[in-house]
This record gives sequence, structure tokens and C-alpha cells, in this order.
Amino acid sequence: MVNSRVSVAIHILSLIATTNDSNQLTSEWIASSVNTNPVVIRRISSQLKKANLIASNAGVAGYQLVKEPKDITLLDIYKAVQAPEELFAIHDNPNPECAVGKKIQSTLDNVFQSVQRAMEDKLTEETLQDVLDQLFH
Amino acid sequence: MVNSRVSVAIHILSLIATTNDSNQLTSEWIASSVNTNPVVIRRISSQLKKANLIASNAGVAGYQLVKEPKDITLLDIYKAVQAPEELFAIHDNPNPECAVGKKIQSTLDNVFQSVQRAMEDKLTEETLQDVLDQLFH
DNA sequence: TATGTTGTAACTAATATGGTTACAAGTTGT
DNA sequence: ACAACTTGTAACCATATTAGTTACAACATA
Repeated sequence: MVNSRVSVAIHILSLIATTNDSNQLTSEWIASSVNTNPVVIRRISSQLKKANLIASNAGVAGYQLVKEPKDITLLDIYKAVQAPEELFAIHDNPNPECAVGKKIQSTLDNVFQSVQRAMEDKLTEETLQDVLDQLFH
Repeated sequence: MVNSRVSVAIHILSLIATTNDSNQLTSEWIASSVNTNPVVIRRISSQLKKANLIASNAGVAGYQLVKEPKDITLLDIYKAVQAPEELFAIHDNPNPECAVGKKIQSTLDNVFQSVQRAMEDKLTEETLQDVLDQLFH
């Protein structure tokens, strides 16, 4: 299962996108909406910052979006907080002296990549704006 | 990340589909191809059996496919070994007194379900036969 | 009856995850 | 200058998941 960092990241970005008073947007305030520890928020915010989705300044309260919500895809968010990780794990060291074992890894790699691409294509279709629309419809 | 049980399950099914001598298909022999412990094989085989993909008899060596490889989709295999589990985790207990916190779970549930459906649709397209074709092309 | 198998329970080590404490470094207002 | 507050990170902890392992009951077969 994909961990909840994606979920929390979308929550954070939704708050940033919809809160006018940037001064209010402290990690502690965000944490009280997400219901977690402020450090968890700062940790994930740090990843969103490295992915160039948000901006912030050490010492000064608040975070700002770097792009329009319609230009932030869920894949952007997914990749920001997910290690550059394959969706499916493949068992290692299958027996190369077995006809199946010899080719199973490359075969599964092909298959799983196409599945992962299908998922990522869907994540690309949906933007933060779509989430905001659903949140406030 | 989706654990390696899906990967191992496909390996097991490929061996069953392509090994004529059923007597050879012991959990120990399969384990030597997968490169793991026989109990791991029996554990996953047990799940495949419950999903009605393979058959076996306690005490007698071997496993048999219940369906044709072309009629076993990768989604069948995925669901057999994966707990009936959502692809994306959603953080719990967001603050209901916050406009975002109040609706984030139902919104993310919608969004993530559509993404999961895209992945499952792709898994449905590919069958064990397709894997066999790639293994022995 | 001896040998070998499947099926499972139970335990273990390794790893990932989210929560937490602590603190350095920065900003701001007085 | 300094007090109060913030972000950014390192470090640690408890928990859960995972795969590997040992052990053994139940069954089949020569």
C-alpha cells in the first residue's frame, strides 16, 4: 500500500491553496487540521519544496504555492513524497538455471512497468485544482 | 510498494503452467526456482488455492492450474495474494472543524479509487498466458 | 510402516512508517 | 540587543509488515 504521505501532502497543498492569510499557515496550524505532529508536516513540506511545488522561508511563518493548482498534477505530488520507487516489488535472485527463473525478472519488469504507467497516467490527469473542486463543490 | 508476493505468485503459476511432470512440482522444487523457503511457496500457494486458481492435495506432491493461463488475469493473482487492501493509504482523523479536514477523506477516497481502478483495469488486461509468452518468446 | 508431501501455526530479523524530542538557524517586533 | 516565534533536520522510538524459518499435524503412497 502506498503510504499516507501522498494523502497528507494533498491535504497540506489544499490548505495552502485555500488559506489567504499566509501568517496562519504555520506547520502547527496545518498539523491541527491534518491531526498529526508539526514535524510530520515540516518533513513532508520539505519534500514538496524540493520538488518545487511550494516555497517557504526558514524563520517566517507560512508556505506558498509555486504553481497554480491546475498546474500541479497528483503525479507531481506522488513523486515528490514517494521515493523514486517501483510500484511492484520483484523477488530477487531467482534461479538462473531454471527456464522460468532465468527470465522472470525481466518479464515481470516489463509487465509491472506497464501497470505502473497506467497508474501514473491517471495521476497525471488529476490536478490539485480537481481536488479543490471536489472539496468545495 | 506492493509486496513481492504478487511477483512470487506469478512465478509459481508460470512453473505450474509449464511443468508437465506434476510429481516434480513440490514446494521445495518451486522454492529452488524462486530462491526462497518452501514454506513461503506453500503459504502463497494456499492463497492461490483459496482464490480457486490452483488445486492441490495434502500429502501428494504437485499443484495443478484450475483455469487456462489465458483465463487467469493478473488482477486475479493480485487479489488472491493481496489483502483486500486499498492501494493508497488515507490519514485518519483529520480535523472536522476545518473545511478541508472535514471533506478531505471522502474526496481522496474518490480520487484514489479512480486511480486504483486504472491500475486494476491494466492488471485485468494481462493474463498469465501473456506472461508465459514473454517468458518463452 | 517408512518416507515424503501439503498445510499451518508460531517465532524471528529486517525494514518502513509515523510520531516525538531536541535543537540549530532564521525572522520579526519591541 | 533580545525575546518570542518560526522553519528545517537529526535522532530516537513504537508499531506494523514482510519474508524467512522451525516445528509439526495430517495425509498419501510404495
